[in-house]
Amino acid sequence: MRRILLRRIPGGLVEAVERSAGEEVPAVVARVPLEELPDHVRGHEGAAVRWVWDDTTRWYPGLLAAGVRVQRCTDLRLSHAVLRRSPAVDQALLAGTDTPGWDALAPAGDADAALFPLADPADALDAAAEDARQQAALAASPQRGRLALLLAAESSGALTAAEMTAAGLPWRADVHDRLLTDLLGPRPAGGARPAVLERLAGEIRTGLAAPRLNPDSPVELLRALQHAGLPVEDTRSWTLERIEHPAVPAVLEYKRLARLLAANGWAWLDTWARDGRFRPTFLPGGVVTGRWASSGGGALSVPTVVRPAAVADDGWRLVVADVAQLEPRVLAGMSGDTAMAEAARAADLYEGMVAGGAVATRTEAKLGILGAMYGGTRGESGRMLPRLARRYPRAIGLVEEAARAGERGEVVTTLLGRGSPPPTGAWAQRPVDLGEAPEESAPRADRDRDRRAWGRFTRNFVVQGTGAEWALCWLADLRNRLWELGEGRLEHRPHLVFFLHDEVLVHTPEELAPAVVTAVHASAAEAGRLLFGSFGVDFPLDVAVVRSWADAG
DNA sequence: CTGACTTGCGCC
DNA sequence: AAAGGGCGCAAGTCAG
Repeated sequence: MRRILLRRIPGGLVEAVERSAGEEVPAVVARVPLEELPDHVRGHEGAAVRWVWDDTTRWYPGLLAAGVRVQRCTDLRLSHAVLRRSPAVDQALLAGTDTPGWDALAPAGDADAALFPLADPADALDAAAEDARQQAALAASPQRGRLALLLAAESSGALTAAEMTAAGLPWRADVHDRLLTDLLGPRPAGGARPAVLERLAGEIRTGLAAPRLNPDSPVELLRALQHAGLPVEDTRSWTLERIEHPAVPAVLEYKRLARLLAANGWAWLDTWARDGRFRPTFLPGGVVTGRWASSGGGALSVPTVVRPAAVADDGWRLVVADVAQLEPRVLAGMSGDTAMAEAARAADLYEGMVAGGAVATRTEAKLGILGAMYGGTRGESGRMLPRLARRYPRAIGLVEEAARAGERGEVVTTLLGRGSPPPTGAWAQRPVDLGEAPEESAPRADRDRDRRAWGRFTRNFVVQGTGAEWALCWLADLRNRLWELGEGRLEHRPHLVFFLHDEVLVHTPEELAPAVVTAVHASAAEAGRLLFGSFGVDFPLDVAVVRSWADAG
């Protein structure tokens, strides 16, 4: 496999650098003007090549806009972040004069590009030197196999993220508008309150005897509720749901619709649904656990009520696939818990736990497992824990040990070796005090609470992070398979358009939908093999071929 | 007035 | 005895 490193050099040029076998120093193999880069890259894509660059967000959108798709890359920014946090990496091998620059390097946003086109901090960094350090650090790591897989998956995710933004999720503004009008009334002029909200506001004012109440103000609303004699300390929906009062249903309905208007109303449509596509920015590695973050339009929390507006183009379909109970299955695999893996053979893991005799009901199974993964021990989920621990000792033991490690201030890692951030709280700054004067008991209680909170974070980190790794492998393999299903430009073939932690949306010509369904399943199986080898854990998918996202599931 | 913080809620 | 993970976003709130 050729590894060709691209770097920007003064004069609007791009230099391609490659190290031949047996040579220490890489040689410049090409020097082209930026505008000729797409043709240059396209010319090499027929053969096996991995492009190495500082940051996918700085290279790939331009290539995609020119109609060039690449098979593989190494994203030095993302790889750097992983290696810097890995306990299995000798940090001395990563140290260089511009290491702080790599630490601080942020993905390029549109705003940055527009405002400071000439002052990109990435241009002060030596990508070839960083690549050499990363390769050396990786080669010397006892975990190089797993880390190499993680870096490849992370880099592939960076490509996928850019491709999904370029393609966009098909979005029908007319469908969305009709949906808003049905729920809220016609779009009002200016920033006025839609008719349905205005009517509900009136009902609330009457019901609470507060004629000038603005229901959008939590402070005013809380005062009005308390003045009406209701025993509430906040205005959250789940608080109000438990209150018997004639005005409460109107308040809840108002909050539900006001939320829709504010988050995914007409303003959202104007801003985010341009040219029939929703194009958020996906940020691989944007969450400490390795999950993706996003920016723009609240992409990772598109409410189900507006999903009817995500509609495939004419003659096309959406293939919507999600994994049932990803994280418990990942936990079974990473802990090597054969009993839990047995339960995971059921399409519904929780039913599998019931069948295995661990618990009596599906509800108990779900509560217990979620509690074990999140650190919830209150009520039902806490009562389930001892039974789960007896039945699934390795799985429960793994998350318990992650929690204890976090409480000790230690770093924990995912299966592929992503390290948790070191704790920063005051409690972690010195060893646990063995004895303290009584007057210091309050700060000590604070420290213990913070310590437990960090334990819950590390407990969840190992599972959420490994789940993110499974999903990355799934996505990467699926991306490869989809490319093989069609011809021509990326957006003329079946292609990924959305990714939501454990769910993918593929936009595909109708006649290729069955092949996409096959590919989605095959990739899930491959992801399981990549992470867990011969230790069999099933990752069953719910897959739907639909016109609209809302028709899935 | 702006900017930082809080509240509340959508998703996994 | 108590102990619920990770995000993004908009509007309200409040200090400077």
